[in-house]
Amino acid sequence: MSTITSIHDASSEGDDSMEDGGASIYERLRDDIIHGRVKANERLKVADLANRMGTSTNPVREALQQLRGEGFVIMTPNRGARVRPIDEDFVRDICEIEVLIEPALTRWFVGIVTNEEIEELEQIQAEIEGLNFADEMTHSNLDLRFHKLMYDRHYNRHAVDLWMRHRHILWAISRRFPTSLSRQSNVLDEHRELLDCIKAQDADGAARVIGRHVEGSGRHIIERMRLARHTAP
Amino acid sequence: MSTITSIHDASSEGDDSMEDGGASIYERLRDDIIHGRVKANERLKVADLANRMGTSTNPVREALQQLRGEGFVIMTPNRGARVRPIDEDFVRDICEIEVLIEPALTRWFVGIVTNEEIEELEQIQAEIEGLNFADEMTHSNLDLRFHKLMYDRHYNRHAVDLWMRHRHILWAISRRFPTSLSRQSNVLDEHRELLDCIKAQDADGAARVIGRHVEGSGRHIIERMRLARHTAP
DNA sequence: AGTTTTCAGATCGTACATTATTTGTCAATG
DNA sequence: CATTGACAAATAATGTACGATCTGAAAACT
Repeated sequence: MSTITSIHDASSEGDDSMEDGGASIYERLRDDIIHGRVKANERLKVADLANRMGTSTNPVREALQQLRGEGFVIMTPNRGARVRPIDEDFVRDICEIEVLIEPALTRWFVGIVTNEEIEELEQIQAEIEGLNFADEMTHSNLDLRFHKLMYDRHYNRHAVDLWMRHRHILWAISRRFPTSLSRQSNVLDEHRELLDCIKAQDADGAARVIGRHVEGSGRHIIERMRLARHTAP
Repeated sequence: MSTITSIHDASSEGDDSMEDGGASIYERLRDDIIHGRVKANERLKVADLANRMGTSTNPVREALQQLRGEGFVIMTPNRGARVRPIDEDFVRDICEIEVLIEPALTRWFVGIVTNEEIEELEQIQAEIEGLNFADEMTHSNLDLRFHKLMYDRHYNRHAVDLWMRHRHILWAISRRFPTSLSRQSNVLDEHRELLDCIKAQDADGAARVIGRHVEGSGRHIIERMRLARHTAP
């Protein structure tokens, strides 16, 4: 019946109900879309999803509406919901926005940074270098902590929220692929360079570095996506 | 019962049901929030809203979820929805984002603009000058057409969508207040300056002008909001 | 072959049940 | 006598079930 290859199948559990895994319906749906487990433009039928999630239709409908508000699904009246394609263009688009926003956030951070924060940043950076990409998962967490520390105290909550949303999406996508060695060394270099600029109170320099950082990260993800698409269409 | 002063009251109509006015529940709610007809942080009870809208609770719930996705309401589990305050800070936040995004969009537009488009822009500008702020409504529409023409062909749909959303919010807010004379002349000047830069193929200049344009617009709205807040708290 | 009809499938709206939170009362205690 | 704590009732959010309405496409008909 369903065109979706059974993901989150309720039948995977021991007996019947229980164990929603703690993840909300919204999150499961969102992850399926971001991770590309549902095909682009695929139709999302509430009854189907309700079965798969082990609930009734109402929670699914509300989750879909929320996802529509965030732009992950496209809904047309009386015609249901379709998943917005998360393709290279999409990544390029949000990266381009980040290239504009993150330098601004960084610039402000340089102006208000304290010694304690610099120390903490250096400590995180040391952990990252010590780990040396041995575990993608913990590396991502450390990287997130690094940037989050810089942006968290910013007054523009709207911009920071936007950054967080974009960041989550990009992170989810990049989880599909391994990070190339050259990109790894670039990341380390850029972080070090950024720290130097912050310590030297060079706001423009820090903004430039972050700009390059984001652009490089985006370019890397897009290349990997293109590669994956051409090897396994 | 409700703390919301009856807006969209169903009893305002001739007899009983009919006439939802064409506006969806989502739009009505969204407008009430943006226009400040519901107080900041006000609690939104689904049963209340359902009564007011003349429908049952389910459509209201879905509208709220969509609004949450867009960031207009804040929902906490088992505790319902509250309206996000649309205050001066909020306006400042989205304006700051626009100050970053719009110059980038404009810069690209200068690179691909055709003679026909320049002509159309000049025609719109002529209409704007001819109208000279006699009617706020049609002025807003013309201004929207002016900027929309510049951004509509841009490849980064995500950025343009973001701009449109922000633009609608700002437009709805500024509708509450009259435009000051000094701001009016600034708007005309900036548009003229922008056209000159575009015709001269001066991308950097155009970006600078748009930056000033957005910043000035934001500053104007914020000042008006502050004023209104202090005169009628 | 092209148009109309019919019908299954899916969305949308309403009503109801369940569960969690808030509120209000009253007794026990310092 | 005031304050606090526990318990009960009300209030509101969350979830389930079902009927109404719309869409899309196959089947019947001219």
